[in-house]
Amino acid sequence: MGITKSDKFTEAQNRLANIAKVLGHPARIAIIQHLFKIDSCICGDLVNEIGLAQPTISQHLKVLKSVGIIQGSISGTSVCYCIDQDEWNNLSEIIGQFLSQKANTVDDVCC
Amino acid sequence: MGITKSDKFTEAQNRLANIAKVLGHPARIAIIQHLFKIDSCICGDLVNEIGLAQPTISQHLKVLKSVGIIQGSISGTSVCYCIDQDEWNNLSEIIGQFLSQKANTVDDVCC
DNA sequence: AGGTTATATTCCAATATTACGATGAATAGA
DNA sequence: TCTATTCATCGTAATATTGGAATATAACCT
Repeated sequence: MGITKSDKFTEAQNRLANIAKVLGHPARIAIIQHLFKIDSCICGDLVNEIGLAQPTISQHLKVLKSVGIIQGSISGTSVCYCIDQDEWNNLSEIIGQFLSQKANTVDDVCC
Repeated sequence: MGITKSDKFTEAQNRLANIAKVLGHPARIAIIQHLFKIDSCICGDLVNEIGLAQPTISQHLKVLKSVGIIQGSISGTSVCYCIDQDEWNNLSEIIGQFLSQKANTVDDVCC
């Protein structure tokens, strides 16, 4: 595996795929849901909440940060994570537009 | 890597992540977009349309079929693929609901 | 400074994914 | 039947992802 031939696709296609890829892990879904649930931001409670080791959570947080979904702010020894609502709306728009596609099927030709 | 600890997450979380994962490759995004664009179904024109080898496309189609996004029907020596609009609406609903989450932030506590 | 706590990084094993050549199965047409 | 066409599957190389142990880093407190 491995090499995705990104150069064969458009910027938009790569971007969309990348966002989807980041969402493509249950731990990251769980982290996002938890951050939404707790209005206050969270730190390493996530490690307790989700049943994975601290380095693993840290890595998932990094991935989420890489597409801008979450933000972290340091407060003392702990880091407070939360959803970046603006960025979330942004991504939501991109994905939503993709999802709202409809077949302009006059008649189904075969399926 | 490798083992995703699916048992640590809910059914819904795993399902959502799985859908996202399937969408997490530009080739599959491109395939979906092309199938939407051409109202009539498509066969191995996809191989020409997208610049990847036939086995590779075939593999991506299989992944897309695995979550029910597309259907294929045989006509002669060629196979006709198209979006399963019902299933698409279904997935769209699931993802859309996830995306529409809002922070119930009264005040931002830290970020 | 020394100790504690919280988080990030590094490293590695296990596994998954991507891409494609080679091969196989099915069908249409000569 | 023979051949060409179309697609799926197998096998394999290259690469990516996950998970966690070990370790580093940073901030706080005494």
